[in-house]
Amino acid sequence: MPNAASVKTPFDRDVQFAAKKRAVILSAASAFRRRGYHNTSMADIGNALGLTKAALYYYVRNKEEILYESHLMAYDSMDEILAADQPGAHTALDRLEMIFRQFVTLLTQSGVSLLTDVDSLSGMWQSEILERRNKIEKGVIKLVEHGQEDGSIRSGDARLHIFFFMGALNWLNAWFESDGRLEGQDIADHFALQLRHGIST
Amino acid sequence: MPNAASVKTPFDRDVQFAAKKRAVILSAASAFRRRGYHNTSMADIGNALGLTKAALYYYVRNKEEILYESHLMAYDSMDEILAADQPGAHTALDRLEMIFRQFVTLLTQSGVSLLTDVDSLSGMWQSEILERRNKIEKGVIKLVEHGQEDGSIRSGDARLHIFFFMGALNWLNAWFESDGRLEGQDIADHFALQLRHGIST
DNA sequence: AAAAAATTTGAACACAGAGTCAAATTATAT
DNA sequence: ATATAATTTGACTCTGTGTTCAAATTTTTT
Repeated sequence: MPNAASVKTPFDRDVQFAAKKRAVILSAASAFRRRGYHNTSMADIGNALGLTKAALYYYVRNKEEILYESHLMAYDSMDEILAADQPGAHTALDRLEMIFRQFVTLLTQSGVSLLTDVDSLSGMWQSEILERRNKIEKGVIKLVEHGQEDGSIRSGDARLHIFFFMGALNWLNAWFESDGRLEGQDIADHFALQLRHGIST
Repeated sequence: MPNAASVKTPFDRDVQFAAKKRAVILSAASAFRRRGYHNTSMADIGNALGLTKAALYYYVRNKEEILYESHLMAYDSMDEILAADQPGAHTALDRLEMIFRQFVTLLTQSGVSLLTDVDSLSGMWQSEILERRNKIEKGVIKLVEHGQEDGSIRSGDARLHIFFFMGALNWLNAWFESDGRLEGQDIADHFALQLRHGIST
């Protein structure tokens, strides 16, 4: 049995550290989304949190790690959404709609950002991120193919079906919140409608 | 009447200069599209044309001007496409489909690239580019509204209708030509189908 | 062939911004 | 209170890359 003394504080510490690190990543990701990775300096990222750029290096190895973790955060969330999907009573189209609704909600309501600047990652990091993105695309494509089998989704190149909606998803970053008139929910609704009309039989 | 002597050579010169400058912009734009603005150095741009980075400054004031002109080139082409559209026998939906077909062709066949890195432009240049983009969006949105009046396009927020397809257009940059299996024409067809199904009545 | 104009270059400069680190500050434990 | 550990900082270095420019090279003109 673990003795209480060794658990109480050090564990707290780690949690606090992780929470602060997460705050750094999220704040930075938001700046990256708005201004771009290279137009955001470490000083900018620090200032947004009331810190010096030097302080950031207590939480993070380098700037690239921040970009890497930003990507990870988004793909982790998307993985969760995909993992929650179950082949139950619904058609594949219904499931797909639900998934994309959640994607839109994720990107408009939570602070999570879907970034495009993957070329600024080097070597192993870039390939890992590309793999993650690929994995998600593959999952969604598979669902489209199921839909074409169960008759809920019209035929056609499944990749093209999906790339189209992925585009819309990424494009969210460029204009959402620059147009205050629209709420995340409205966009999710529109997205769902477009999906249904666009690829249902 | 213009005397022949003052016209023959100097004019030729200007044309050649303009052609070379255009080649610089186009080549750079292609690199920007693939690797991103900040991941492309002046040396890269020069080398792609068999030049030194210093030589570029004979054609261009600075790197930012290249980005600026890259944007302009795309928006000029899109303006032309929009200007060629005439309210004739076709429904607004038909005309919209035609326009987006041409947009896709422009971005996949000609060397023209639609770039996203507008935050790297400063001051007047950035606002001019944003205006140009806005103007194009406005034109397309107007056409959507016509379509809603002539009954060819279903009701709903016209801006949302369009932003959706603009997203797909921009997303082309991210994956087209990384997937050699698809031709520009296939994509245009798919795009058109998606548009019809997505927003027609 | 010589002169003039156009084009390209190598070498240097300028500077923003990433990264480092010993020391200062703040929080926690004894 | 004191000691220890955690966090933050100021000041510094270092590197990549955009930019400049006088000189070299190439092209065009006479």
